[in-house]
Amino acid sequence: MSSEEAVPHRRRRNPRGQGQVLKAELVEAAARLLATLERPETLTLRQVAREVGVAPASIYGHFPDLGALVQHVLRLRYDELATVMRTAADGAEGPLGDLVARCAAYVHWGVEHPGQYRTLFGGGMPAELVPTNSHGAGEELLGSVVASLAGARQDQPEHQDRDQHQDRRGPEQEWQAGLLLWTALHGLVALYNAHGNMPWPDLTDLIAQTVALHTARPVDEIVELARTADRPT
Amino acid sequence: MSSEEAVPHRRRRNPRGQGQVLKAELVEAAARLLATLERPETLTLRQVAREVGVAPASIYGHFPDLGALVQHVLRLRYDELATVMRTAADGAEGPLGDLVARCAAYVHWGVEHPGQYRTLFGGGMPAELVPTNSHGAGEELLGSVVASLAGARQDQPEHQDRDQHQDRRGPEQEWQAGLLLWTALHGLVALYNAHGNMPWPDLTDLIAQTVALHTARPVDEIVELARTADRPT
DNA sequence: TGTACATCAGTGAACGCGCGTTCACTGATGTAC
DNA sequence: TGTACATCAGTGAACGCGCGTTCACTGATGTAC
Repeated sequence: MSSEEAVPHRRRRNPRGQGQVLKAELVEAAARLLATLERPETLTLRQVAREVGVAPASIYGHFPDLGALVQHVLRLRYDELATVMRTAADGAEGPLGDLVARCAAYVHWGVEHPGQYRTLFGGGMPAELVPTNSHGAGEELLGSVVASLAGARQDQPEHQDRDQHQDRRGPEQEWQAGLLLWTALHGLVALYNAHGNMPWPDLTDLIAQTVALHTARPVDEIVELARTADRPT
Repeated sequence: MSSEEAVPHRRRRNPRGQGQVLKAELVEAAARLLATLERPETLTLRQVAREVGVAPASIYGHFPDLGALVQHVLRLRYDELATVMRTAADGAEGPLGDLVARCAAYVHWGVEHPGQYRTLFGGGMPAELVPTNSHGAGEELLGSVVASLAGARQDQPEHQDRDQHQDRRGPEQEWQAGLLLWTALHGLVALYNAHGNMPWPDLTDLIAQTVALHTARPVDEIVELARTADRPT
């Protein structure tokens, strides 16, 4: 018990054709560490090696450097987030339900994975090596929010009235509206994660409020949609 | 020219009673570095010492560690932000003008001082030693936004209509509304700073849009207020 | 007026640490003949 | 069937670096007698 404490994992070398097994383990370990660490941007190549139970040099066989490994992990996490949002929207009713479900899924994922969220969208990773990826990622995601918001807006009852006003919406306005909604959601997640010690109102309420503001709908309607989105039956 | 390149600053020891001179220089240098560095959270004690042109050990005479120095700087920067917002509000007309001016000042300060903004509100500083400060700071600032938003809402023309609805606003609703506005502004600054390479719409428009959404006012009115707030005459 | 002493404001060298990266290597497993 | 060889999957030691922190020190300036 005293001499074995220094040997955390006791890994056994993989058999011949199984080189990619370690690669998978590295990705898994890096993901776990990014999720766990209080400050994920301080992740270290040697930390990953230790977590897997392997020599630091062994990583170079699979990734040119830590940045490449992190980039790989972030791509996976981003795809996961996109899938979560899509799945949530699939189970929703109507364009407004689609929007609420997407937004709720986004925020909940963000607060449940603070480390990964920060790494993806916090802009804090090594020397902006990563953001090339996460930026493209963000645009994809932004596109889905823009589309969903535009759909929900078009569907709203007072739409006929609006037509007579001057605010006919072109794609540029739609894009800007979606961008604004995304920034609001991002701010919510970021501050919630950064100041978790503060007393926070119910998160689902805040999401509903936000969507209500951005769709000019009554809050109550949205709250109801958000609650059903939270517990899908 | 060849031997002097290694000696950056050529500092001269302060005279007897002037010990606090170095302290001021340290604060100034740390502020400059936090503003300048691409990733301010990687600021180092030795970097500050180099910037001032002093031995690393000399810092310990004035601050117990880097955390204390950074905390000091952040307190100053936060006070600066609060002052900027207050001053902007002083020059504005009416409760709505007050709100627009505050929000615009907040966002503009944030995008003009990305490093310091991140350090203050990004939640990325050394081991959460700082946030005790920046959290209290955030609450103060939040309070001013809550108050200003509540004032602007009370002032709005349709207020009488609203009175008859169920959404009479208690202080808790006001606090939540202010919090939501703050998260929106924070998200705007954070994403703008993180993805400056993206094509962004005009920032003043975005601010105006945001305030318009949160006050249920027509955008045009707010845009006008925001433009006059931008160039105070 | 002279001198011993105290204090102030920092210095400079050293320490141990964790880091990224390199390099020659090892030892098991498959393949050719 | 036996054996030489190639390849695969990773090891282990070493490197130079920048870091935070410590410690005894230095040298100018003020103060007491």
